Amino acid sequence: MNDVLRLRPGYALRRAANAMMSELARRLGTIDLRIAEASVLLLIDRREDVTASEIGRILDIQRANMVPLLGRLEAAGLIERRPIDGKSQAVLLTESGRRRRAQADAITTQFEDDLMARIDPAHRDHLIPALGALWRAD
Amino acid sequence: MNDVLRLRPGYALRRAANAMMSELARRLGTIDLRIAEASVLLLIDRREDVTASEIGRILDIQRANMVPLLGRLEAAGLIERRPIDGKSQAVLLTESGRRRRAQADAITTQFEDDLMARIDPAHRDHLIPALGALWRAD
DNA sequence: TGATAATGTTATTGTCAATAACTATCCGCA
DNA sequence: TGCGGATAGTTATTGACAATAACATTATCA
Repeated sequence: MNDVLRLRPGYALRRAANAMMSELARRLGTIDLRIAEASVLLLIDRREDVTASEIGRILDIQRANMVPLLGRLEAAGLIERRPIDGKSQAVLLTESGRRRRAQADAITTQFEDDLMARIDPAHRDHLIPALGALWRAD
Repeated sequence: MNDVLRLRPGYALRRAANAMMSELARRLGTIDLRIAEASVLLLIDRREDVTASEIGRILDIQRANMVPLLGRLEAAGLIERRPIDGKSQAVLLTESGRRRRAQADAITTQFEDDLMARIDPAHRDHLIPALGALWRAD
């Protein structure tokens, strides 16, 4: 590979994220979940009365993009919506959603163990702090 | 932010890459380049007779997706194509392409300096090796 | 020479993300 | 209490990057 790009942190970050996403998408595909869907399921476990907007704020997903996402989860019978007031609605897991969430949890946990195992122990513990600084700095 | 996701390396990687890409896209937008376009320009500098397929292999861009990408660069007058034989074509920078490449180089270099500056020095030097292990392990 | 591989292309699809515009509802405060 | 501004949910559209399948043409090499 060309040195012009190999050593650039931005490029390395992009490539690593792409490789990670495509492998994670493959694994989550076995339980019929997209990555964004799985992150919603993982988030709303044991939280009662989380609204769609709130999920979006936490995961940085635009309100507008939550609509089809939650629509798919609801169509798959994984979540239910219950009106809180005239304006907001709670999103909660169905029984089937809880089972699926457990599967997604197992898959992602295993996946991330596999990820970390590929990194030299000398570098391993620095990854999350370094990424955190990039992510939360704006 | 919720601990369920904050500490997951896959999620942190995805979020960091998203934040990075959106800021980089903004900066490259000032010289009318997309990220993928800039990486092509950065790659083909001073390489004569690189074919489209070869660029795609190095950058992991499908042959099919190189077509519109190079088409845009050519329409913008940044590259030229010259037939090597009946089947392959060399991609080379025009004079205007060389100037644009220099701008892109300056922007990305500055950008990545800014990125690295945000990371605690204790973690900084571990980022590229760690990302490299994730990217090149498949 | 003749099968096989490689190149460039068209067309289509998928995933995630961003923006604008709209309706309806809630909430704080004068 | 009523009003204005903020908030929730929605529709529709767009953009960037990536993946797949199919095809015609040309090169390669056994």
